[in-house]
Amino acid sequence: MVQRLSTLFVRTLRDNPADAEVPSHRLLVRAGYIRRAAPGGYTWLPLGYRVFQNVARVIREEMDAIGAQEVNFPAMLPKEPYEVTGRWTDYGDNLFRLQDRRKVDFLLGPTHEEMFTLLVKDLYSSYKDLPVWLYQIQNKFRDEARPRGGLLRGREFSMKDSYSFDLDQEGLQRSYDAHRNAYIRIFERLGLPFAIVSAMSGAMGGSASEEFLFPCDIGEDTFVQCTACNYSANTEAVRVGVADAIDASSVPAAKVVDTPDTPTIQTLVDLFNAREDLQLSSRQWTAADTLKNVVVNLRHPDGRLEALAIGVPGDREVDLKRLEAQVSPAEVEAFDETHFAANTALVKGYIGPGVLGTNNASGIRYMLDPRVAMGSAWITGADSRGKHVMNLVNGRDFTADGTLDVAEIRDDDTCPSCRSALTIKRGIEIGHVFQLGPKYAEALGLHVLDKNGKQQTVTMGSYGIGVSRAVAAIAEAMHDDNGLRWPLEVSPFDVHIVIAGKDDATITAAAESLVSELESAGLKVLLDDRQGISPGVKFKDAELIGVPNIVVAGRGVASGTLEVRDRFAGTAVETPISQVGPQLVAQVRGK
RNA sequence: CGGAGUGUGGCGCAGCUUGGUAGCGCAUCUGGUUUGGGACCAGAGGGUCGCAGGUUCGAAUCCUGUCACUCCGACCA
Repeated sequence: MVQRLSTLFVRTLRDNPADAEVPSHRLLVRAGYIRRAAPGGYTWLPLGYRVFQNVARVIREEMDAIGAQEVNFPAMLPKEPYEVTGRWTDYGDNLFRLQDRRKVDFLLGPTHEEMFTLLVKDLYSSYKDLPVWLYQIQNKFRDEARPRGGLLRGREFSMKDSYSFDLDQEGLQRSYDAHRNAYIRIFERLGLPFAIVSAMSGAMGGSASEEFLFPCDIGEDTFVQCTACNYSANTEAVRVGVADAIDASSVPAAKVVDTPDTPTIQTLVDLFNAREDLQLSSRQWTAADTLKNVVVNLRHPDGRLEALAIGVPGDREVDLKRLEAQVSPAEVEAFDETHFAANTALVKGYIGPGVLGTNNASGIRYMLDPRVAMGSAWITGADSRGKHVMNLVNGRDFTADGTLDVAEIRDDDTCPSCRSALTIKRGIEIGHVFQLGPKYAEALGLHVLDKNGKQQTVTMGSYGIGVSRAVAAIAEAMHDDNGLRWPLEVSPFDVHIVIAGKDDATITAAAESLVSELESAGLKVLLDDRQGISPGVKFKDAELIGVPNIVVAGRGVASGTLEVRDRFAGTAVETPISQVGPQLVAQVRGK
């Protein structure tokens, strides 16, 4: 097919829109792919919608290839199934809710586990029917506190969500692997670099879960990769190994030290380094020699409030995201002045293991960072104003209630798998695969009869790809200073032909002739046939729009050539007119 | 939800301090010249200045409230 730029519904912008910060957002608006229609909601213009459809097509082809079947649910859903699973309340403010004229509650689907579960329950009741894999490509609604980055985080966005239904864990593992492999093929075809990282299952419930992240500085997810082995995980999911026990037989007895005016770890360390009787002979004291005890409140789902103390090396902070992921479904709240006042064993600023622990004065559960080895000696609070204690040995002088791995992860931390160094990166989540297990099937009563005629609860997986987000991610990954650049697989057109130079019948004829040739070969062609537009404008627009193959029909026509440009390679080659068509057809078909 | 900033034709901005009825660039339309890297000349259309209230003879401008957007943080399969 051919689309003429003179009639294409588009207007490219010379200036960046003021409200767009990230490159993909700026370029998609400037090049006329999308327009903002509502906070967190975007309209697809013809160019953008073609890319969107191409991404969706790739996803469909790969989902169909593994035997998944496409269905489509309404976006407006009844409240009841979500009440049964608890997500009507668990989703909180992020759920768009509405009522009909009779004041009956509905919601706009944020994800469809409940509906798919009920659909399978509706139709199937035998183990012979399993496994079954269903998917849809549909708009999802989430009332995000802060939509951002255009298509990257919207409140209405397109997602491919699929769900697997199996009789047992082995089946679920096969379904999970099939989806995981399909996702690898999908992102490879889309040309998106990705990392597969271990993840927390979070509000979705279930056990195993991995995220597909497109590594990118503007990404909102932080993950670690091992520099040596293939370990890779979301920072929330990183598990540090418990440190090996240390021989503490040479550590002197614990000693309480007067440490006035040491409100911070740094001032405490400075004091130890300044006092001759406390100095170390071989090195300086550092924050890593101190044990910092952080107290927080946990709000349990039943409303109960529980104080929790966490001991971490003084050179590390407690990472709230990691903490919340570990204590979920409980939520973390501040332990403020009133709570300190209520527990007289706690001396703010000087809290130490002496009072922490369920069997000690404060009665507060005390968890240690796994880096705090058995037998290691620490400087820490002495539970008395202006006093710290040194040479306090874990296991000899104090005992914690257990370990809790919630300290911040840093560059060069040790890989839990091979003990090499980790690096920290940021990424955009473009896919997520979950083993949900029986959670939803149990809640909604999805059972099938097994070989023995006994009822079995079905076990489920759920698998998502953000379709609109993938469009933005590709733009983010591929663009250059001049504009967008689309891989052929998703490009709105295969070839962008520019008629340049003076209006000239032979130039126009050469361009039109190439259009016919490419069109009859089945290629999708964009022809810049606009009159009275200077060549510079057309070149800029072509680069902005980002079709990978650009052909310029201009001054070379007189000598029998067209200029063939490669948007990715940045090359421009004068090519004999008769060769241009066959060359492009071969290139596009060989994609 | 906390902090900061911004709302003026389709897009980017000026005007606001010191109140007098809206301007520039891009885009659009007409005519002409131009045509290989965001052309030029002449002319034209398009905005009751986010919204509501107030002060004033008079408000884009001052006051109050409110809404929206952007950024940072919190939150978020």
